[in-house]
Amino acid sequence: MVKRVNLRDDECPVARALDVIGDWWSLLIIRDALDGVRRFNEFQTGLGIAKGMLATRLRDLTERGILESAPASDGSAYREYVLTEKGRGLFLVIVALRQWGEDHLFGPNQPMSSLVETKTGAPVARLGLLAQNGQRLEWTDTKVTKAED
Amino acid sequence: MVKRVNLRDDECPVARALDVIGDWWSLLIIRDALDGVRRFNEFQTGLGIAKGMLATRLRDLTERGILESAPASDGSAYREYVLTEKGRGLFLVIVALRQWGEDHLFGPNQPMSSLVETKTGAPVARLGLLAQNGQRLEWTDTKVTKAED
DNA sequence: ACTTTCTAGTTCTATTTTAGAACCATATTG
DNA sequence: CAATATGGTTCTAAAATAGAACTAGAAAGT
Repeated sequence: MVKRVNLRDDECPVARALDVIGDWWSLLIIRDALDGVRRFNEFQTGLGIAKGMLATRLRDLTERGILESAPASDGSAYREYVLTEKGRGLFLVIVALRQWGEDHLFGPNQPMSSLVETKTGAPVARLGLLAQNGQRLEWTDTKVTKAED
Repeated sequence: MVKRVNLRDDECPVARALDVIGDWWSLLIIRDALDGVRRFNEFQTGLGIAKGMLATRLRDLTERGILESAPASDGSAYREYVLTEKGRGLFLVIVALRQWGEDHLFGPNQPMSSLVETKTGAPVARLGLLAQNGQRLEWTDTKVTKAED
């Protein structure tokens, strides 16, 4: 007993998602991977994470199909960690976290990094939830329905 | 030392966000709060979380301005936990996690709960990132720029 | 060729967090 | 006013985390 709780078989997709990437470091690793980080050392020094932690995180994320190991792009004998399609799918999760952080976690004169369109350098638009007909939805306009398979 | 790493002053909004809600339970509590859960017991039995964990999580989330304590809506002497504006701002983070989970974490015949428009019962649209001009952006079209104060 | 340094880890220990059970005070119900 | 529900706190064992020390193979310098 006292095993860490397991949400892998929960019927809620949010719970399953958190089971996979719901810890301190995983999303930061994925954030950096989306920014082009690929090598062990690059992750380690960039994040300031302990090497042991990083090693187990990279292994777990690889096992879960978020990252995959590839030969180094510079021709050396080392390997690299690159996002899979599944891993790249987390882009919008990172963007949502980023926009929330920008809105609520910075003081007036605190510098923050920001997400821009590569081509123009212009900041991206805010995320918004739409109905199928294109109308904007607030959280009060939605509800979760139980599975009824 | 060996204190849990602190990202509160990182210049990246993603890091700061994870500092606040980047653990197993917080986002699940917020998910349930968005679904209308308000009482200690309701959270506890719904999540299957240990009472001690829940108590510290509710306290931390309250201290960080995500939840606030309010008199019970049924007139009893108990208190309730309700989301603040800041807490409700996490709605899109939950939606992004949900859509990713739906896409990548379910087998063909596994039932899942889903997010629908309350009025019509129709499923919501997929989130997408847009440029200021309304054009759709993929992750390859964006980059993060360092703060330059 | 051989020594040095870099890379990518593994192992070890101390501290912290988590899970769960047991306990407890106050509020509500019968 | 006794029983039960609510909302916790406290305790212990197990697991996760942080950081330092160590290691093996690759690359670079001389």
